[in-house]
Amino acid sequence: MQPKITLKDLANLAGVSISTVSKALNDSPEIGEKTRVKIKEIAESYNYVPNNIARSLKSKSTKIIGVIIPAILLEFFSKVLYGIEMEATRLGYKIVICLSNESHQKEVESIDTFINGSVDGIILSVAEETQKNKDYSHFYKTLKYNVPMVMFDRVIDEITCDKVTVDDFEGAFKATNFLLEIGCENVVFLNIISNISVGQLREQGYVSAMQKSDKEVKILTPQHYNEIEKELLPVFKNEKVDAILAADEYSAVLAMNVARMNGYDIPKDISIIGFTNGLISEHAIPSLTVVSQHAENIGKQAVSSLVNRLESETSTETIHTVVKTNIVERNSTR
Amino acid sequence: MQPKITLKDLANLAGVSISTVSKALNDSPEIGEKTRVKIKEIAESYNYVPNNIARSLKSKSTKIIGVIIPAILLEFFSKVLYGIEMEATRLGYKIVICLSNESHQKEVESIDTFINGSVDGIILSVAEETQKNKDYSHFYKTLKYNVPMVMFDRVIDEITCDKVTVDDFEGAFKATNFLLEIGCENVVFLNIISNISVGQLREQGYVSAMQKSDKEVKILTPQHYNEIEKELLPVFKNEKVDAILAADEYSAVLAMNVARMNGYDIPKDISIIGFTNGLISEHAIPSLTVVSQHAENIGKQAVSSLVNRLESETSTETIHTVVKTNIVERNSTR
DNA sequence: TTGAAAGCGCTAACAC
DNA sequence: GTGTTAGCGCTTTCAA
Repeated sequence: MQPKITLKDLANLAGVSISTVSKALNDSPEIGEKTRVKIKEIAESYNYVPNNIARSLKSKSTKIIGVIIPAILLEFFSKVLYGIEMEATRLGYKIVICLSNESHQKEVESIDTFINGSVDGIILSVAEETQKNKDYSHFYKTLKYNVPMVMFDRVIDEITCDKVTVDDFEGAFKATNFLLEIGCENVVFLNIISNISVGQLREQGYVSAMQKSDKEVKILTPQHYNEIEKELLPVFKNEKVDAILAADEYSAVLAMNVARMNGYDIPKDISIIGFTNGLISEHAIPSLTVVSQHAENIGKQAVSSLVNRLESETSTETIHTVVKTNIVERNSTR
Repeated sequence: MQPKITLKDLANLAGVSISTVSKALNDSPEIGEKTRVKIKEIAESYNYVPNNIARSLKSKSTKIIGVIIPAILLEFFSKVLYGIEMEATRLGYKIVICLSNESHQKEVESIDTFINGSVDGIILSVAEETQKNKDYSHFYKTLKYNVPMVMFDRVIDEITCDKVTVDDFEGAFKATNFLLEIGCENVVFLNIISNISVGQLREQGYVSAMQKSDKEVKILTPQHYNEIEKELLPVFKNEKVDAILAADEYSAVLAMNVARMNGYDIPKDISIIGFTNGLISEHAIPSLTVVSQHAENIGKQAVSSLVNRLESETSTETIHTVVKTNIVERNSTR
């Protein structure tokens, strides 16, 4: 692999000094018209490209944002990523992505590879394992190193940094009210993600709405998708239930299936709402009414918070941006 | 943002020279036991992290792979990305991602930001617009700059670089044969992606299988999803058709809907196969039989080809890896 | 065993 | 208008 051409090479070729070349290429007014043109021609003909690494070393800024997401196969995260990439590009930044795959260890390693100068700042959503074991030392390290960090969706209260979340509490609250208002009496909350912050907030929103209307709370917390049927069966058999609010979209679709297999007609006998407005919801039959979190917006907000901090001189208070949800009404609710 | 601690700072603190610190931290045998321990302690207590940019400048290698994908919201690409990230991590590389969003311009810009030393090599799938306008100058530039590049899925024959593709021809050939073998007589090929290489290869595979069995070829090439119904209607009304092979999964699901609305029972009256084994296929009703491309494998292969080239001294012939497809049988075929 | 010095490619203050 | 020089943080050869 032949070495790339450098400023020095160009200087030799043009018979001038390195700094003259540098200035000429950067359109410095110090340099004379003909010299500049000549140098630019030479650079062009030799396919000169400035070395970005050297520039970063000099400028102490990389114009790169490090992103750590727990799982790219979850559509929600790829949508957020889309928003992040769009906004980063708009603001002149590139993104580097690491996947934690919900593992604490991988999250720690990703942080380590980011805080050595390779990125100007970090955007991340906390891995499930980290939310369970509550070992936040890598985040404290990031703060200590003064690397700006923005957490989105799955955030940690005790870490002081900018945050972008969905109003999960309010989303669940609104969805529960929606169900009550269309006449449902017995709303069950199916929480497949009771382990993570997001799931807990949704649960609280549900509980709050139910209690406000003096309804009885009924929560199921299966630990895995394959436990959903087992948990739901006794409810369908022995209790009256006319609505299910599920903490994600996939469990909502599974709940629809179980309901149907037990003779329920959707939405006549039972109404179902899920969280996350993804492909599955759209293409399920019947199509699923969901609480949309506006994943792209979350990504954009996160970038915008981070870049704000990067480019403002003074270090201001941390900001917690809350993105509002809304209900996308489809055919799984009356 | 307080400046990070450097080797120089540590040298001052320890009262030794910079190079001693460097060697001590890198466990050089040149350095004495006690000095090394002392220096490491100081480094530890001051939270020293070596600056990766400076290292890259010195070593001329970043251990970063640049990835350009046309669209992250297409599940296929996020699966490939998953494979890329896994394999890259395993081999000690990070990935930087740019999205071309199918735009030629953005693809060119992404290439530009990569070939300035920020990455060791590039993995990409060509944007639709580039495949249409056939302007490949940015790829030639990459070759000229000796930046190793691997193209996957959507590749360009005339560019000499490593490639990883799915055997699209064979996939369509096998799927068509599958339909013929279960007794279908009139198989229609619905090609929503006739603009891109992948779509053309699938079409050829279909044609080849049909001709081999002396069946009449019937191809539809809608330019957008919203034209599918219009294109299919006359076929359903006026011709006999008992099978549809669609070039992606979404058009297959739409075709199922149109078929059903026209009184066809699936799979009794008509069998349908799509390409891409994604969420939609799995959750469609009936679930969709598909040709799976093993997206993750494609990603892994691409990384492995690239790293091979990066780490081997000699520059060998370019390699075109072909990942085999297989048919995932579900309920949309008899 | 430790240190001095050069250099990776670039920028910019300062001199000429 | 052009060149000299120092320096970003690190590694590494060579000298002490």
